[in-house]
Amino acid sequence: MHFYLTTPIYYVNAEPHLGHAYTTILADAAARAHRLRGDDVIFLTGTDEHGQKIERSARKAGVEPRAFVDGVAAKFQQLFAELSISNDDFIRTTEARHRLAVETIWRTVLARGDLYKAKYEGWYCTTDELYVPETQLVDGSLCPTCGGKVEWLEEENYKFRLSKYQPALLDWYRSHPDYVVPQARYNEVVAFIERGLDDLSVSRTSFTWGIPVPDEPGHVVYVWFDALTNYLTAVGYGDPSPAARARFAARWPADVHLIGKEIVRQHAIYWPAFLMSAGLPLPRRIVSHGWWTMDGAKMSKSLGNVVRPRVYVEAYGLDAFRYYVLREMVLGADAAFTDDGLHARYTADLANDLGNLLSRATTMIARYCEGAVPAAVFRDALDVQLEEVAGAVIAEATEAAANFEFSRALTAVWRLVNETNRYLVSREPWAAARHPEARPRLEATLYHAADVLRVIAMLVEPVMPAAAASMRASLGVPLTSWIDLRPSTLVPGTRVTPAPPLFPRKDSPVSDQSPASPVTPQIVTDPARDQQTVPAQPPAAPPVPAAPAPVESPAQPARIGIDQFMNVELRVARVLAAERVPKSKKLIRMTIDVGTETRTLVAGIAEAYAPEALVNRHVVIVANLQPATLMGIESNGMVLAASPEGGRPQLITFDEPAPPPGTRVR
RNA sequence: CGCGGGGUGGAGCAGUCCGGUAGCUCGUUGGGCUCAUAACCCAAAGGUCGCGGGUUCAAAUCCCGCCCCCGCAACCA
Repeated sequence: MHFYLTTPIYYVNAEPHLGHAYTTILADAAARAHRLRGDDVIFLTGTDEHGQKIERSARKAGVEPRAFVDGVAAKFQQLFAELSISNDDFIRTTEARHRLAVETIWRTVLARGDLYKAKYEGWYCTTDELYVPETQLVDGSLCPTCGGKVEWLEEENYKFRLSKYQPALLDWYRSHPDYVVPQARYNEVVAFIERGLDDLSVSRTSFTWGIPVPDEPGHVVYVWFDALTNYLTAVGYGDPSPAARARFAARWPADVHLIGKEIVRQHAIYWPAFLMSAGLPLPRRIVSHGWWTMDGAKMSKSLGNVVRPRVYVEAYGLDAFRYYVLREMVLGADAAFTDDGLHARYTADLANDLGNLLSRATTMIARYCEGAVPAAVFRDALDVQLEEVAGAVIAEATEAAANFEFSRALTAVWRLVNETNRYLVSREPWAAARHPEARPRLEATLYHAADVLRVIAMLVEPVMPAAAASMRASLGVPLTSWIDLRPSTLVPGTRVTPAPPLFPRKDSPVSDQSPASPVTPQIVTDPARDQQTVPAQPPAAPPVPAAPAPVESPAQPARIGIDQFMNVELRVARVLAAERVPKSKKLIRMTIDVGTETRTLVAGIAEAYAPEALVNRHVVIVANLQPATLMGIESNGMVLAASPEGGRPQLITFDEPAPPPGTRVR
């Protein structure tokens, strides 16, 4: 069976982090599982490289967009190599083959009458590359999604008749209740369609870093229309050669688009509509996973809590990292990534349960059976039970793995690990070894222990390929398919070698924030650094050793002249009234007396001061600051406070009696 | 009424769609074993499944209402 699986293509404006790593590892494990089931798998991942944001980042970094995206794409490829990702193709939207595909689908959709030109004006968020309806603006000028400033843009672009496909999409969803998993996401999609769909703007004239609209100078294809098409490109769409046409016919539609829950709408609504318009079959299923949280916060680079996979891979090994993320996150739900959690899973599941089981079993076979798997002649209820558990676990784990439910799959496998440890204790082969008459029992016990370990090695193969290989090496068995994976098929006489600890115990948890791995967030998020990286590698490149992040010395702070300082007008002010700004976490609105006048000002000190405690206090303010609007309130000035990193601000205070309001501070 | 997630033994979670003896991991206590990475195995203690109402023979699960926590968003001028 064909199985065509995709990850999202990753936007190259950011350093790859845990989120990218997770999605790709999940897809990789599923791809490996399907290969073991005998499927003919195409596993696609890649990078999304167009758009105004990238154009701007490149400019900011002082390089051409092309060089910029080459650098970041290479980082993704390097990370995936380090994570043993077995993708069959790595697509970049800046490749010629993709341009061809986008042009082809564009022309097809145009011929279908689903594209029309319209003058468009409105507030545009360059961060999200979206027009924001006026009603959704925050404070009149900020994007509700990212908080960035929006700009007023007028342009004539092409729009796609998304509204036309509303009925067809609804029909599709009603007849495909399992189309989007988990269910909650499916419900969201249907609700969104029912609310009504607006036509979608699909070209831009405000920038040039994109695929040109065919026969329409000045227009480039809008980022989602461009990006989503990658799933077609990779299987030959747009390539007129007979071979490519045949390939496309055989490979499309995709079996699964694996995505994160933040891009469900694009994949579950826009994309099917584009495909319907182009007369192409829809992908078979959309699987959406949840988010990793760190201390309860969604991981994001702006919060500085991005987990760098590399730190953990180096500390625990790649297999343990893959095991942890796949075991910990229930498909579709959010999960917390914690140092303690990873360490606990490593110690309990990998070192104690599995690794130790392999050690004890192989050691006994070496010691009591001269390193050859004995035959199982003796047989009682315990053997039957172990076989039954093994059979049930094989069924559940292989099915769950094929459905991306690795948490469930691994839970099942560990049922078998635990069952085997129990089996050994019940059978006490070490005691049997002291009694020649118990020999048949001992042999049967060690046979089954080795046999079940073989099964376990096969079942963890998609998740932990290296550990599985090392288990097989120790047990002397080859890699086989899942199709005929059955208990008690190990051949007696197979040579077994005592295994060194598969997962050596570690003393204490490793942290991404630990001193051993200095973190300089500015550097990580600085796009300028992204272009000074290794050249792009071909997709199938062998793993590259991790390169330590270069550490830049902090720039010497420039000194300023006294004149410059005097430009800042610091004055004493007395607080007349203070109150919390409703719905805000940090803001206090206060009325202050600055000597010559009273004014309103907003200060971000609510976490440290109660409004009542501020009244009549004397504070230092910057008096000549431009007004700013915060949560809809105009603030005239800024209260000075010491602001420790991560701590609570502390106001500057005066000796009693405090100087009168209006006094200049310098 | 901004959007979203959640409240299940000490901790972290599954189970909730498709009602039917409340489960897993870790931790705690006691015991067993000595093959094994001081690992493994057994047993015990520990839960009003956030609260209130409703439906039902039966509710963690379905319906209604409420409370609380967290994230996103807004914010440190």
